[in-house]
Amino acid sequence: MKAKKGIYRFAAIEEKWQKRWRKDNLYQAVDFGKRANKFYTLVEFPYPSGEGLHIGHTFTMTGADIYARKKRMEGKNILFPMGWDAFGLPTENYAVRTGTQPQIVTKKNTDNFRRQMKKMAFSFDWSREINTTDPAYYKWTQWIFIQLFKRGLAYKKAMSINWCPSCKIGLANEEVIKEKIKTKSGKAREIEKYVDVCERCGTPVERRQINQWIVKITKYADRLIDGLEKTDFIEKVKAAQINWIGRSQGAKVKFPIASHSEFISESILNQVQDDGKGVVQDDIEEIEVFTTRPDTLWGATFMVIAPEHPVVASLLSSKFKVQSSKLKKIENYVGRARRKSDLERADLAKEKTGVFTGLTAINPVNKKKIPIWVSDFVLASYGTGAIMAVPAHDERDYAFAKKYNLPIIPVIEPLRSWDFNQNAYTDMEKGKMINSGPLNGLRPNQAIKKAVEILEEKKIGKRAVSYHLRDWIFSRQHYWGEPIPMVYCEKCAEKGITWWDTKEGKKLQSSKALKLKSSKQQKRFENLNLENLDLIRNLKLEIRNSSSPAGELAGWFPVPEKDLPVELPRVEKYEPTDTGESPLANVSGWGEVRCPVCGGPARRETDTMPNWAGSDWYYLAYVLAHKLNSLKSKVQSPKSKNIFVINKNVLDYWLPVDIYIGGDEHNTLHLLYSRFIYQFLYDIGAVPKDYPEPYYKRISHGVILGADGQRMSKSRGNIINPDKKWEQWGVDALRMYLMFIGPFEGTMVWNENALKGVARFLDRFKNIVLWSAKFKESPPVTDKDFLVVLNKTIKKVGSDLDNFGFNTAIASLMKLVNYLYESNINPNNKLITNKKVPPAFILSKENLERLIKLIAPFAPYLAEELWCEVLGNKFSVHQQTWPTYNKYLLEEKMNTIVVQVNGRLRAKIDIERSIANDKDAVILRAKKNSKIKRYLVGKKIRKVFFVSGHLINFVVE
RNA sequence: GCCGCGGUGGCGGAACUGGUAGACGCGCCGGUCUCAAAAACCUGUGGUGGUAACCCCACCAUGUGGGUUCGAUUCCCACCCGCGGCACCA
Repeated sequence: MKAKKGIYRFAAIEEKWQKRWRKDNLYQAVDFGKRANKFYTLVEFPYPSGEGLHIGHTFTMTGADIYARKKRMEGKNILFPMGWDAFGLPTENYAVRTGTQPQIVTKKNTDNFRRQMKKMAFSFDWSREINTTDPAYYKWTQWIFIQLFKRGLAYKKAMSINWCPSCKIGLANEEVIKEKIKTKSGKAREIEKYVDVCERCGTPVERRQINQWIVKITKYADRLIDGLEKTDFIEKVKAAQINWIGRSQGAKVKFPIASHSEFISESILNQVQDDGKGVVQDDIEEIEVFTTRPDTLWGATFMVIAPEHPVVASLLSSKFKVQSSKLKKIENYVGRARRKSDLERADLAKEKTGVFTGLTAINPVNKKKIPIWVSDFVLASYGTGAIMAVPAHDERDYAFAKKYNLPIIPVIEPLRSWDFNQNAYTDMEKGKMINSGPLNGLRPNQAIKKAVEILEEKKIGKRAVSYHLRDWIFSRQHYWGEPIPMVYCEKCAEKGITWWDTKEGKKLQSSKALKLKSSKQQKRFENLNLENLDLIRNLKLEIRNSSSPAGELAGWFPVPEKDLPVELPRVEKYEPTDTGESPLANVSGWGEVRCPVCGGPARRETDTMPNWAGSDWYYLAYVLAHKLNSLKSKVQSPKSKNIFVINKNVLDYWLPVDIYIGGDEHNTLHLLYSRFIYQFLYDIGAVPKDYPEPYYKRISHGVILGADGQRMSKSRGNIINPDKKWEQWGVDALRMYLMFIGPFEGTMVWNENALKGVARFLDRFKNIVLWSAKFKESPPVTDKDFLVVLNKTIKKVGSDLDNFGFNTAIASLMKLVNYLYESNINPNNKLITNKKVPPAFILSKENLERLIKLIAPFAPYLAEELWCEVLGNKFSVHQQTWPTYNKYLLEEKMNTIVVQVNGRLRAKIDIERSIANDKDAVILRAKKNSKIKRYLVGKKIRKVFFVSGHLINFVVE
């Protein structure tokens, strides 16, 4: 593609300066120095896809780059790094399709991305480039996982996951998309319905039970909320995180399981076991519920438990005496629920379904017997997996009660007349408690307090908090990810040997403790490899009953830290198997290892980590980047400390990240995960103690839509390729256009016409410098207003850049150029160009330099060319200091005072600055104004408002 | 339903803690240069109305309807629309 006409020859200068910048390593951050001077500017690192840099990347990074460049010119020690979040499905899919190793594809893609970023003149410190797929990098990703495990924050559990029957692969939640489908109901009416489908092939997903590693992020739920107070994140990001975590205050209440009562309607009565007792067996004697409204306890007329609730399992294993026909029904219902996708279960439009269990419970506050139902509208994963239903005051409970003819008892008296046969009354703040024994007459807010007091006093419940946030499913059955560094030993598992870092576990660290307390324990350790005694001490082993909560972890041990990283083996085939195992399970030899505890044969974990794992700590990796690589070759002794502790002083210097620029799509997942991991590292002393959060400030960047106003995508064909754009317009014009198109946080539509505008501007800017430079021997000529305009512009551009107001900063630069340009037009409207005639203005070298410095962050190539080649200055403009303004020069000689009459603008008058702040003088002058006279004549002035130096408003009758 | 953000000319967008609404750019109208076109450059450009016309003047305009205020795009109340996120969370 040919360059557009009328634009300076950018291609040549771009090439020239790029080479020079690379050679001089212009943008390296310096570890250490004055701490107040450091400034860590972080922009989210990309996934290096085969398509190359997306225009959205160039947009975000240009903003970040301009910001970093300006701060750097202000003398800050800027850390502005870049790297690659390179594990991921597209690369793996490409590998599956073509048989090319993902490592090779990644290399190719990152090379391309790097080339494009350098072309865009992003001032990254390339010496700190990192790549999450580099073994030297993921060694520490694995190390972090091991620390999580050692502190009891990782466990293994059978989880229901999404399974694509076509791709034969387990899908992460992010890999499942919602799709609207239309189905026909009985009356041939079309209903829209959402189903979960596989992101890649569109096949509806199924549910499968798979053993997964889970990370207990929920343990940090409170801190993830409360920690936000210390940060300077923009409001919407904080809100998104708080929302996602979803903390609710309430109470947990225990409902004993009993039998039927007078309370239950006729139809239900018939279904209930009639002996009325003896239904309770074994350990399950009560069902605990979580409620945010303990004040409505007296209105609980039935209970509903989730299909996954343990009581259901007990029922089905005939622990309770329930008719077998009923059991069958329950079994059917539960089976159906299990096969439903999350989305189907969550479909609000659908009618609620459920079955009666045949069991009753006792409402502990009023001793009434209430039936227990099973329904899939109750989620096993939230609260306790069981609810008390208060149909009078909850719409879901109400719908359920109506459908199954269950009693509805109001406990809050509505303020207006209300028909409980029609609707639930959910206006919970208003009204008075009724039918609620000791709570009667209270307002609901007081009643909540009182109810909790009663619960705690009678020991039937207590205050409790519940979260929407779920624990983090950490296993992926994919090839292209970090191997989870765990080993499973069947023999040890049989003996119930578990790694367990509890207080008891620590006792075992001493060799005395290893002499073991009982013969039972002695027996368990009998076959242990004594050579591993040290290791055992290190591992903090403990023997546990395999049916204890740690039972699922019996036999699972982390790979010894000295053996990290567990490298991803090179394989021929990347396809997953039908069994839902990772392709690593098929690599012969790789999975077979020695048990680090008993020395016997053991198996590696073959699942890999989710994408988020590598990006959890990448901002730390940049700080450590130089160390990361040097450790690669060294064999570490098992006693050596970890990289974080060794390099504490560098981390101390750079952390926290001063500003983190990223997309809203990461507000809940990446941002939350990485904050969690940071807080965890903080707890184990791996990162500095003075600030418990990784990022000080977070701002969101905007999105650029295609020219059609739609999200850019291959299928829509509206993708903008940055390579093509800079070939046409030049990098500087592209950069300025991207920043000029709209506010940095906004949603913008690609509009090629506007590119013309900034290209024109750059050309004019160049002309201004050329004209004056041509007459550098002559004394400078400017008018008296020029310095005012220049100083104003310096101030405006500076403050705009600090606030990411790139579009307005550019507007003010344009204004300045227009001002100079217009002054160079002679009376015949002829432009004085580089003829022999001097321009109206000849700017001094000093002022030309200030102009060029102002534009340097935006247009680094042109600025360098003008600085070095036109002005003949020393390389490089990007190492100059940011221009300052003289505040005394900002004020013009004359002030324009706005004169209003009754708040309406009637005139503007120019007044000397010396008296513009003098109310009486201004009034006098305004009254003299002929226009104003017209409005004041014959009127009585009641009041005069005066904004000093700016505005005057006469209020007349 | 809940949370967040937004609604300003033909278009993208400006407007500091309430104080000249429409900066800057695109587009468009007219002009300069040219054989012509492109490029470049200059002028004008929210709407309606008044005057033969210019200067000018008046009125109406920031999603809708109210309110507070000398004065509201900005603050308050109610609503409408759009975008993004979450969503049977007890």
